[in-house]
Amino acid sequence: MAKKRDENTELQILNAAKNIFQYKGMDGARMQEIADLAGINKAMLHYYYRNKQLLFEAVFKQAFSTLAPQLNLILNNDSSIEDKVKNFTSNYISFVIKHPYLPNFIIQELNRNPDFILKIQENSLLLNIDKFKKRVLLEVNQGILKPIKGEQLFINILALNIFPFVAKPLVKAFINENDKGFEELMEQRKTEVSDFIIQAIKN
Amino acid sequence: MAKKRDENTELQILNAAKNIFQYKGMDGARMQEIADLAGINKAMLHYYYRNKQLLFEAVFKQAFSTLAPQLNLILNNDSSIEDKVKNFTSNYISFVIKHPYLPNFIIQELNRNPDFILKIQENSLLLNIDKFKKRVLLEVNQGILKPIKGEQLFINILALNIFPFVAKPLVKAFINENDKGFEELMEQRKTEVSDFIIQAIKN
DNA sequence: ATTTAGTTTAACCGTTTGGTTAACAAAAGT
DNA sequence: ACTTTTGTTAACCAAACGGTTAAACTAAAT
Repeated sequence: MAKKRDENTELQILNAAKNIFQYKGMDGARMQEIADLAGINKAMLHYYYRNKQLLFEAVFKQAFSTLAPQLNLILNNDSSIEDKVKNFTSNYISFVIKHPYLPNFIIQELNRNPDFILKIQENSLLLNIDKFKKRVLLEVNQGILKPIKGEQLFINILALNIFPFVAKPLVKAFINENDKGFEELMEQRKTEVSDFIIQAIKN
Repeated sequence: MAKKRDENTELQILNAAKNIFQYKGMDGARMQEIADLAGINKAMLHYYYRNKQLLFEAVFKQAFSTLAPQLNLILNNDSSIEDKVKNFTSNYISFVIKHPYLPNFIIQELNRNPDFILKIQENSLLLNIDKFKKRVLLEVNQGILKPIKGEQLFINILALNIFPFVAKPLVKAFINENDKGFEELMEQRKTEVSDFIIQAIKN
């Protein structure tokens, strides 16, 4: 069991690295731990990815490419703002339940090293808000929406959807709920949040 | 040049530790780095705080006690929901500009070790949402507010205020602004966010 | 059958890390 | 005056860490 243009090992490594890095972060992760989880020798990590930094970047890029399509649900389709909000909100919450560590991981590591965002943007995953801003301006002028800047609305949408998951331990402490209670609360938010936003902006 | 009933050294250590830990997190911080910043020998860290973990906990507790009064602006005063929202929003944004790493630090480390919240709650810093919930229910019944659960409203208020700072690098990448542009946007939010919330909930 | 090239491993290496120790210096206590 | 206690330092230590090496192994090409 050894030789054959083996993309399998490389993928096993990336998967193990994804688990460890997303759970413990760059600084908290240990190469040995990743190797153990992948069930291979530590030297293989370096054989395929040279060093910890590059392995980490591979994980980070993949994580970001998983998240990006979710955000493009708001930014780059042609529906109305109301539809964008409804669509994104219900979608995103389902998404996070599938990938619990992902939003936190991205935010945490982006704070540790803000330059990563540049490497991402080079890599053709451009996240551009212009189209969204034009649509907001249009609907404001048409009287559909109350006056609001596109940037602020976009930040608000992200905040209401992403924050509760990023700050989960804090929220749980306040709400005084167990995991099940927290998830029920999040389930409610699939409609609650979009109603909240739409009430805030619609004329 | 050595001896004198010195509470000064202990405080210098805590201050240096605060800077390093809040900026780099538990895993990323180095004891030597903290000692260097405090301008003392590394052994002193252990003399006063025994080990890294305890030094970290001292920093974390202090950080949390700095944040808690801000949150009590919503939870434990007798004003109307509208006043709570206006008050907290303008206050909090000024607060974060003074303590840029603080919210991020707390959220990040609480995710790394959710049990910290227990140590905090033992320590008499109870953060209880009950009073807030009662007030929301009251104003809903009086017809001042649209129907909304206290928990959800509280999460929304936190989210809209805290998120943009926690996700600063991400937001900056979207908005395509430099630091100055970001701060202007946050300055706008002092009123923008409370208007947004009030429009969403008021009858 | 032998070479060749890619894959995998055990052992190793230098450095960094959190933590300890022993000696020392200045107050405080007697 | 002396002893004891407290604060401080330089030197040290074992363990953990990221990374390397050289050799073994495997399957395909010649």
